[in-house]
Amino acid sequence: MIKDVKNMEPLAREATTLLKSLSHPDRLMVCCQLRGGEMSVGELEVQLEIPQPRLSRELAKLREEDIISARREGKVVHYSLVDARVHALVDAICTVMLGSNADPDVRFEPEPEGENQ
Amino acid sequence: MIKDVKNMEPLAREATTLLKSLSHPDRLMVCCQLRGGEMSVGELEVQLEIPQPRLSRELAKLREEDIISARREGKVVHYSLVDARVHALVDAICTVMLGSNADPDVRFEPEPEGENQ
DNA sequence: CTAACAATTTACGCTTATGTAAAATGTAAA
DNA sequence: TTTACATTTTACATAAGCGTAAATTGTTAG
Repeated sequence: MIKDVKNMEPLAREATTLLKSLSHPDRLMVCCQLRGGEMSVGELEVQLEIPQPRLSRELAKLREEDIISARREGKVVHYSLVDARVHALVDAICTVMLGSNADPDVRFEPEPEGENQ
Repeated sequence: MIKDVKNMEPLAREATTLLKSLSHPDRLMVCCQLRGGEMSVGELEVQLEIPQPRLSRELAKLREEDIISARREGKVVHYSLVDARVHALVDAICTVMLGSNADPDVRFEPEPEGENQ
């Protein structure tokens, strides 16, 4: 336990580094989706309607900050949240900010192509 | 409840606007402190060791985003968190990111000058 | 190898964020 | 009014973030 606030600064610095990574609509929505489990870039692209190059760049940022991790399977790359701490933070943000709108259990209207789950 | 993720975007945009405001060590620490109740600029300056002009500018940003509100009393300006939603979000962030280090009940070592509470 | 698809990277321009330092404003007391 | 104190604003330079579009890499199938 820190009694002296001065020691909070490095923690705050670390915390805000992570927060910044989540402070972009694309990135927040991606993380929000990934709470429900692994998803491919293509799935994210379709569901979130984010142009692929932009999505890919945001995914790269999330990767660099160790928020998500990638798993390649053939041509498809699957992403998932990296750890419980990130999961908890994203959960908290989604709960407070998006309400039940962003429930991780909600599986969205399957596209006719059927690349869901 | 939103079934279609597309409708999540405006909410995410709103959420990340707020998140961005908290994504700075100075600002996060300020909000963290304010969970315990109103504080003056001077108190924040002493406890957080942030140079006053910078602190004041960050306070201004938090004000503009309606995260904190100011109350003037003589020469002193007191700040406090604006609403429950913000309080909940800051709480969540502090809990997940800073652990019990940032407990709002922790009152810090009083300075000899005694400007505490 | 070539074609097609999935995903990433680069490049450009523009806007915003941030640290530092100096100047200005508001308030109270002498 | 003058002085002192609390706080805010301005100015400047540098760095980072972001949208867009084009080019590139990696993978599988023919």
